[in-house]
Amino acid sequence: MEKKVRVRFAPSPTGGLHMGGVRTALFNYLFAKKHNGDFILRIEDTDQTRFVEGAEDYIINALKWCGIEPNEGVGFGDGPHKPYRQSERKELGIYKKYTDRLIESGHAYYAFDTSEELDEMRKRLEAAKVTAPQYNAITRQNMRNSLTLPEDEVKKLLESNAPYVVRLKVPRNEDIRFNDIIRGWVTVNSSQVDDKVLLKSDGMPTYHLAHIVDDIEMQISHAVRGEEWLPSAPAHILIYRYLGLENEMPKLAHLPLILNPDGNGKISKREARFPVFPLSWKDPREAEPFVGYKESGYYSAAFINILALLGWNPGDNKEIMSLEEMCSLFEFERVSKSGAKFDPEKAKWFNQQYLRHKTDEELANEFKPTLIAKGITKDDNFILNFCKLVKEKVQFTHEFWEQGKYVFEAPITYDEKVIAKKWNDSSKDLFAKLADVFKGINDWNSTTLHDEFAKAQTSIGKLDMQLLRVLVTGVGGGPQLFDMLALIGKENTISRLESALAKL
RNA sequence: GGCCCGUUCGUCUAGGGGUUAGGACGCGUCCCUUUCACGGACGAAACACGGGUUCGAUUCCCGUACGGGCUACCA
Repeated sequence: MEKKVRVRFAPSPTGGLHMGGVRTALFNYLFAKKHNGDFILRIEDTDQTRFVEGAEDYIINALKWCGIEPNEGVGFGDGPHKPYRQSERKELGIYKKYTDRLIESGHAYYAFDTSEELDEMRKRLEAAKVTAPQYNAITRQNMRNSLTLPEDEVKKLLESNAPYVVRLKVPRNEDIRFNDIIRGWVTVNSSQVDDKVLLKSDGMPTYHLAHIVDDIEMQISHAVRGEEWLPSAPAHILIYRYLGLENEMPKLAHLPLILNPDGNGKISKREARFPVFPLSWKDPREAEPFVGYKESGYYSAAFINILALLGWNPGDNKEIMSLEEMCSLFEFERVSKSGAKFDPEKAKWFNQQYLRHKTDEELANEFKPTLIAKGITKDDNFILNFCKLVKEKVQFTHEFWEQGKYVFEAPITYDEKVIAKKWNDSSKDLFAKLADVFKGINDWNSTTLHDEFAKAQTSIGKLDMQLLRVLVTGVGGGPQLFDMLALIGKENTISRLESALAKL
């Protein structure tokens, strides 16, 4: 019988969770939901030197905003495998137990080398033109460890509390094969794997050991993580094997990376000209915060949708999908192997799609706070009509203002290009006459305006519509003109027209 | 440098031994429109290269090139 699907997202609290991390969490979530499994949040805080205040809360809040909430783990309620913070698990002696097992079976050993000694070794190897300097089956013979030191000296060192690490004893030359769900069979020779540190001198486990112990104890069925972990996977296989747990180890799935749009490499928060964090992130060590997707006006559903299609697709041409749809459609077989360059333009388009699916009421409610903040009071119906008119021009709610502020405020400047092109000697006279026509309109609505304008064309002469638009709104583009004028109102329209004519 | 992974329009991707190589973003043209959009139609645009295997390869295999990842007592 197949194991129950249990997956985990296991970030380290070393900073804000960026979009690559969110996507990893998302794929875990989708896979879990697809198979009625569990999705767990585990905090991998084994590096005390890199701990960043606020990072853990950020991770939790980001997952909440995205709507991909773990059903077990830090910030989401304890489950049967608590605690879910590795620093706390360490206090319970969980990891020590496993390293002891490894040492007893001869698959791990104590190493007493100082960082200076390690540096020296690397320099020595580099000088000798060794292509990959590493602590391994060969070099360990010249280092200070329980394999080279006499037994009683090791004992003495241990008893005297001399600092030590525990390293994995990786065989010199042995092919390690594993089947990745996304990539298929991968083979690496153990000569390429170094004797990984399992237990650090501060007593903390490294990622390599800790995630294995926890995945086993938490009964994780699939380890889904970024491609950057692929090179260390062979070492992980070895650890499972030496623990006698190879048959119980989770299946591995290494996700392709999200790459920079231009240039190359992983997305870097500093160089990106688009948001890289779901929520704004203020690193306590830095002066400036990074603006998030949320604060940039993205809907979380759109954000998640964008991320899902970076490296995965449902196989038909469907692009706009709810989280629920994605859950039912998701499978690793349809995850691509190659990295995906992020396209900020398409991301905006996604948000626009979601915006268009909103009702006018919803949009009006989203836009209202902007008006309130500007001290503008308009009744709900007016705002609703405004949104109805302007929505086809915007990709984000905050663009309503930029795109349509002239509905609320009279223009100060007039589009110079349009004026230069279309304003001529007779314009002033023509539009003054049009203003008179407008004054005579009692039923001020779009249809009437359209009809009266058409009539005016024959009685007054050729009137340029775009010019009229510029005179009233200041800009050359915008929603349907007569709808706009109807919204702006008779008095405002006429007074704006007249003040424009006075200025030009 | 070494090791690992990858490579279909500019980008995200579908496809897969015989296809006019499909869709989406972006771009362009046209239609609608007395303005501006939306919308619609159309268009330009890709199988990295070289060898095999095969009747036939973009698809399978091998090289090369290119890209990415890793190369810590970081995850």
